Amino acid sequence: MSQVSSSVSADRLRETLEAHGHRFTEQRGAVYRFLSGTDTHPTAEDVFNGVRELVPAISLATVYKNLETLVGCGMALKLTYSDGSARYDGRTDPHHHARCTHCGTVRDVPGSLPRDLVAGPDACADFHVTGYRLELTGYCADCA
Amino acid sequence: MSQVSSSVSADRLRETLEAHGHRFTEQRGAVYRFLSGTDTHPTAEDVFNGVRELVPAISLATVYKNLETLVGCGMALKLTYSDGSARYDGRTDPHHHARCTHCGTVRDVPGSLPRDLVAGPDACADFHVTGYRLELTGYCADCA
DNA sequence: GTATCTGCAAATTTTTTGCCAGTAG
DNA sequence: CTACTGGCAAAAAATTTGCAGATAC
Repeated sequence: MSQVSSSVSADRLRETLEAHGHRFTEQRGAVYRFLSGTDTHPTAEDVFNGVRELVPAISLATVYKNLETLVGCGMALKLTYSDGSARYDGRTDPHHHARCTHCGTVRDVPGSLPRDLVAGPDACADFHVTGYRLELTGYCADCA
Repeated sequence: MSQVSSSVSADRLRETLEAHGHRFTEQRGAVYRFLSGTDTHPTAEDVFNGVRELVPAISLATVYKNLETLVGCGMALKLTYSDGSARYDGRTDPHHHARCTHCGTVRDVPGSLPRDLVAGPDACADFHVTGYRLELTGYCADCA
């Protein structure tokens, strides 16, 4: 079952890559697999360290290149937090992020905003909204 | 000088700085004045270039140090976008950001989310929400 | 066969730090 | 005075790039 679902993901990845003129490679598959298997919003370096367990010979530059490729295909999101380093998110279903201002952890929160609210006519007359990112700040259960 | 309105800000800045154990300096005042007088969400380098017109001898390192000081006092926000560089925002009233995925510019969008939506009971039972940040993505008028 | 990709190392970019002189309080 | 700051230059961290060989298709 984990093979079934991961081969499904791999197929979808391959299709999407090819639709964008890219090729499927072992390194790309591993980066994607690592990303979609975590909800910890890793930095590029985190991804590098995680993927090295799957593909020991991969290089950091390749990880950067592949993360950029995945983002370009819509298979991953690039987030950035105030600690100065970019973070990546392999989830593509609608969800928000809740960041604890005390301990700094970020967890996923399911849900999506009503469409009319995001694309509201009042504020954005000359801006064509295609997506959004909502980050809640506050205190997590441990720090409350 | 033209400081009736800006001296009000400067006084508030001084108070806040002192409440946090910092001192008021010409450079700090200039960084704050520049930040609160723009809505372009400048990078540290942008702030540096802008502030140099007020204080030609200021150094980039000082700008970085002072931006960090202001953020620590709650007088500015540090935002980060997908282009990899941190940006700063001197506005503290509720507003959202609309980022054009093509040209990268970020503009302010007035408005705030309904309270019950942000603090919605369904998703965040164990998370105490104190604030949020909403970033719309899409195409600006020029890039549509 | 050929265009794309990888890995390496070097280059860039962005941000931080150490140090000494200067200044606010 | 005394601690906090500013400016400089060097360091550290993060990310990108050039290139030659390897690989997908």
